[in-house]
Amino acid sequence: MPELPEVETVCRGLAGVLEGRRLARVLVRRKDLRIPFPPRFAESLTGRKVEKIRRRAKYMLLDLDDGNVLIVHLGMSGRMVVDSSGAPPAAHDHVIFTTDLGVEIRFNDPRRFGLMTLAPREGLEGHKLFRHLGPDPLTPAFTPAVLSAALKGRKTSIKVALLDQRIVVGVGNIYACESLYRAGISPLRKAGTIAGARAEKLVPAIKAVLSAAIAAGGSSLRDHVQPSGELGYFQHAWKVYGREGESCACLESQKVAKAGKAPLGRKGSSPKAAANKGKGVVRRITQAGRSTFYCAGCQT
DNA sequence: AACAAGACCTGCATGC
DNA sequence: TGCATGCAGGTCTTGT
Repeated sequence: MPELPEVETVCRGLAGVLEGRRLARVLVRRKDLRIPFPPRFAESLTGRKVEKIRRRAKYMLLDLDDGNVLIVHLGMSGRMVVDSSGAPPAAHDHVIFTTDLGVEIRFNDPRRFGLMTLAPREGLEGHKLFRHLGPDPLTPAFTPAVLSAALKGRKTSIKVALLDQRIVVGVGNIYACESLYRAGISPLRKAGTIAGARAEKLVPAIKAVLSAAIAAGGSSLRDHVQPSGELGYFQHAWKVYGREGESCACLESQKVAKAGKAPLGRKGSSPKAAANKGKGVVRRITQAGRSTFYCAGCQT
């Protein structure tokens, strides 16, 4: 489920039920998530008050009243489900928190790529999970100059580079595709060529796509992303992701432009037209083992 | 150093 | 119906 907008949405949803609350009970039902739990994890958390919920990259950070931070990553399939009904645990409910008001927050993660651990708030930026991370795209620290400096000399594709959390955090497979589409940049382009005008387009495109997704409550695929159970609806705003074979908006505008000029009728298709065949249709390719969706007509 | 490929794990849709 | 295959929102490790 989670790229930056989904994690942000989950943080905001959980703030209402967790901030200022004490954890009355913590139950670990399955210990083998991506990394081992620290020793006495449940005991350390029990009785602690959650002061604040923050996000760093795709991690959720719960500041506790003992100076520690509960770090949560949702992996590919993780969810935080709020339940006040006392229903029995579902399959893949690996950790269940119960607040002092009796509300349950269940960490559910079928694939178990997620993780949960504890670390001191002091010096958190130097933690193994965080020290290599690049700038958060929604902060002023993420500028075209910063991005092009990070990409300088890199021969990998811009799509693959955007997924590299050392370059910029929070952008996953969906929003990398959507950002490149919005910026009119081909996912195949070498990362090192993103500078100047291209960086000036890409950085605002990333910020705009992520902000719009947050405003929509994230994208819901198979799961609902909000702890309230509400669905995010940004998936309806995707322009290329998951749209292989569909025509891009640029196709219509091309036709309109052509109709306006309408040169003397020329039969058959010119070599140029043949080369352009299918260019206004969304393609799917594989890069670094992941699907990339783009329009070869308007992304160069 | 930078990069590609493989690994981790489960569920679901598809096609035979 | 059953079975095999491929695919899915992310990172981490290994080997070149």
